[in-house]
Amino acid sequence: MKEGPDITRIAALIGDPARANMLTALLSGKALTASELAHEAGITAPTASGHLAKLEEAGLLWRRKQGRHHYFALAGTEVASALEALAGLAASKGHLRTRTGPRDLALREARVCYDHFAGSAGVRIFESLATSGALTVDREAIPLTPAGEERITALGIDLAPLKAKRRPLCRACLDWSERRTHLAGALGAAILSHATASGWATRTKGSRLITFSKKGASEFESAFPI
Amino acid sequence: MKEGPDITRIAALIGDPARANMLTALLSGKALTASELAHEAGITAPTASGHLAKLEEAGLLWRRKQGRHHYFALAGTEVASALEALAGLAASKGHLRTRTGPRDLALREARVCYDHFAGSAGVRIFESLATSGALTVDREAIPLTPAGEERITALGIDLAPLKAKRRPLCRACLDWSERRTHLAGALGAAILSHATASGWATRTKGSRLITFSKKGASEFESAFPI
DNA sequence: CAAATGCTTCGGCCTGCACCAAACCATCCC
DNA sequence: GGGATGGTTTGGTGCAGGCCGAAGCATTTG
Repeated sequence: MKEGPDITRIAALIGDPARANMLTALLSGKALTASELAHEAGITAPTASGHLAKLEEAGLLWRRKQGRHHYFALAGTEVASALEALAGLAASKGHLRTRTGPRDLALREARVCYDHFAGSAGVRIFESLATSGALTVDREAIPLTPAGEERITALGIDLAPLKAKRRPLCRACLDWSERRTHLAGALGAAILSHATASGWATRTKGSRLITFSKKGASEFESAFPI
Repeated sequence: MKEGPDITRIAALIGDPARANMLTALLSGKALTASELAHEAGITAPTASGHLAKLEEAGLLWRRKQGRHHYFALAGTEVASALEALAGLAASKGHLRTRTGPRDLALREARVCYDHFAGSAGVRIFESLATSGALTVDREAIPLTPAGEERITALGIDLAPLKAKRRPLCRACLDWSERRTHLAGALGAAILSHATASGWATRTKGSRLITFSKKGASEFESAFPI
């Protein structure tokens, strides 16, 4: 009757509206405090506290006490990708009442999916690399070609430390607002940090939103032409 | 508050023990009848009927009426991989009381993960191909090398139609009983059907179990040496 | 020290939902 | 046709779990 891993436990945990809202908020990759999460989920602090304790105990969340604040974040990329998988499924089986993406138009354009670019900016990066032959697109398996390596290096991103990581260099991630593929994996994360480090764009504190500066936008566009 | 796809709905659906058991049973890829699923979940027929209706309405299940039987199957590979993602997460965050794999020893050895080999047989295939250089293992991205193509063709599997599919040829799938990688994707499925077609092994009706014949086992082992 | 802030624990209310038994359709077989 | 088998619908019961207010700790600030 109950063979295998306890998929029920985890799914039930995610299956509560309040908890799902918190987890979705944490998909931004930022660590949020308990009260921020309570506000995000539209519940009172005591209720939130209970939920967070359960999520932590199940190993989905990671908690750091700092002064009188408790910061929470997703426990790992594994958790994030399981959530994205569910979101993708929900979007594809999408019910009538399901909104197709973020209500905020700015969020549709450039935002963060865990730790890499999503939204139309994320899709643009992927398309640009794919059409120019920098990636061999084979659905899920998308190794970087030599030409691609050269191009990334030219942007000023050092590939060596990325390759050394256990994390896959390139991973395809399906976006639910655009319903198209964008670039995840170590390289996706590196491009995002490159964009913020070089002043192309800034991340809005406490949100998944990314805003491009005027100059940054044009540099971004020339770096990833379509 | 509720932006994005309705992840809650789907997760809550999976988060019920009875429904989770049914879905897990269907991960075998076989279509099962309503009463078989009721038995599998340990509930009465009326209760099962209600659950199945919900799952179908949410687009997770696919129903085919045939005579007086109603056959159910997972609605697509998307659903299957979301389930496997959850199972993987559950296994890694594995709780004390979670059994690490199927109670049935035979099931640990050779069984089906949606439509390809899993268990130790599945792991063996993957290891054999990987160590001989037939696959370039790069975590998730695992393209087949020319040497690998040759070797698969020698087994009597025609690669051309597989490459034509939209489905990725090779995909790495993490197994929860072995906690190791095995081969999914179109090639994984092709190897499984090759094994049954050539009489190496037979699938037990209504189960995820695969039994090798004596002769089949030795042929399998020589085809995939370690 | 007292006051304020952030979070957790406790106790009690209440809704939602899984569950079954009995009755009701549909299909096949004799 | 009647009887058997497989599924679904309906009605009613009961429990799990989400929710909040009030009270209790911990930490920082004045």
